[in-house]
Amino acid sequence: MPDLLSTTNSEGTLESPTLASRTFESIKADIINGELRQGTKIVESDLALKYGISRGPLREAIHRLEQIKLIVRIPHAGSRVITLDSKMMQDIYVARESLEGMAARLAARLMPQDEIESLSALLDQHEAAIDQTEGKAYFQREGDIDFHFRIAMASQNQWILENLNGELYQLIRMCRHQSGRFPSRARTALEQHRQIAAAIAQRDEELAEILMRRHISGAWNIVKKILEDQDD
Amino acid sequence: MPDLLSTTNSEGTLESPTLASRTFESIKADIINGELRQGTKIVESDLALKYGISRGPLREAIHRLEQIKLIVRIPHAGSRVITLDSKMMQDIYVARESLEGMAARLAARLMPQDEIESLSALLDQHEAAIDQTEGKAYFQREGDIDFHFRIAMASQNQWILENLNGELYQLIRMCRHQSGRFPSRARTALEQHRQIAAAIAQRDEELAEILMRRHISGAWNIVKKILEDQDD
DNA sequence: CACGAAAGAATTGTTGACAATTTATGCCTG
DNA sequence: CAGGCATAAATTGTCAACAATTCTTTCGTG
Repeated sequence: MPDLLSTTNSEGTLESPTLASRTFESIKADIINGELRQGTKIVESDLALKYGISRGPLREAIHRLEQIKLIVRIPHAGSRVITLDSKMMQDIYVARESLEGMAARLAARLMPQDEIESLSALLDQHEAAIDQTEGKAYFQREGDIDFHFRIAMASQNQWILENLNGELYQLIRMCRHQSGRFPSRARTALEQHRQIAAAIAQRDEELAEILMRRHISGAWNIVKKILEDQDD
Repeated sequence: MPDLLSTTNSEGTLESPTLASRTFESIKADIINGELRQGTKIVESDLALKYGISRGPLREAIHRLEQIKLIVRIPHAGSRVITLDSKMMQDIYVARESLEGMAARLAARLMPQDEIESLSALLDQHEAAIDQTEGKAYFQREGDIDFHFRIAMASQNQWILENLNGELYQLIRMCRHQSGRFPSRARTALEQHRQIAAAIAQRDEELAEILMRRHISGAWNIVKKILEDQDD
């Protein structure tokens, strides 16, 4: 999953051109992988010290994190790491269902032939990976995101692409990462991915959208159950 | 169209609690109504002087404007007011079609009975307003947004609501405001609004979504034609 | 005359200090 | 002893100066 705004310095390491954006990435990672736990109070001076920078760029990073909804901020009162609840995740999955459904429709209309073939090849890779790692959930997840990212790209709709990548996928990653183990849905997911890819290859916009929506709606039903079980 | 984040001071005037957010609102308005024209270079020190504040809060305002895509910023190089082109507007209308279609579906499922009646009353008002003002486009537009806002509210989906209000509607407002006169589509729009409201009242999710998508897709076709004519 | 390099100007990024606001503490009063 | 008010501490918001980067202009050279 290529990052859309980043530069590469001479050593080949990824590096943003500004302190604020580097810090933004750091904190984002810390939140998603749970190092900064949900509901944690964000104290600017503390974090500035921790990351070894001044409060100025840190504030910018916080504002950007607020925009992608990883942080909630109340004027004069401070900010906290978001706490994911079932309602919020539902809202996110529903929005994603809508946008990715449209993305699949557009992909069926616009995706170049060679990219369609490349997409099919990607799914072959995934199948091989599933056979080998059998249960190693991490790669499955990244593979899943990879597939959805390609569809979003193929839609050629900048707004949809940015919102899926910038906001929705991040929150879903965070939810997955912090909700313990998921049942291995890899095989059924792969099957559905294949059907979607087939619909795109046949330029069947209607079917591509319907299948994508079902796929995501199905994923939500699984996640929902897990979240409900957790509350007990 | 109630503003979602604002406080009211003792004099009853609307006022944000922080300099940055007030400035954000000011600049946003200036961009949308064209006082700050498309492509204008934003120079922080100049604007800070103009608004009588320091560069700190101004920078925060700029960052927020960048997030809602009213400003484009390049690190170390500066920022400009966005320039709307046909492709971008298409992306926005397509995204809106997707999200508002879903919102209409959810509204058909979730909207309380009394709000449905209130929605119908709103449309009566609009009809009366159209008869009276006959061509005064401004009120039609605000009425239009009013209707769509209520649907978005009724969806009870926070993510969809925030993105429609915070970003998409703003850009559409800006496009409308700066693309000269539009042909009066008020009557056909009202008719379509009525059909959507009826579908919601009958709890027909499928129909509500389809009608909303057609409605927005139709609006885009009009706007598209106008934008194309402008380029000549 | 065109092209490129180097110095200067303009602009953004960053810092630390100060002001305003909120939250916490403790005292007083009923 | 409970509740509320005043004071103190902590935290966020704002400011102005400094550093780093980019854009512009000018000069030299082919």
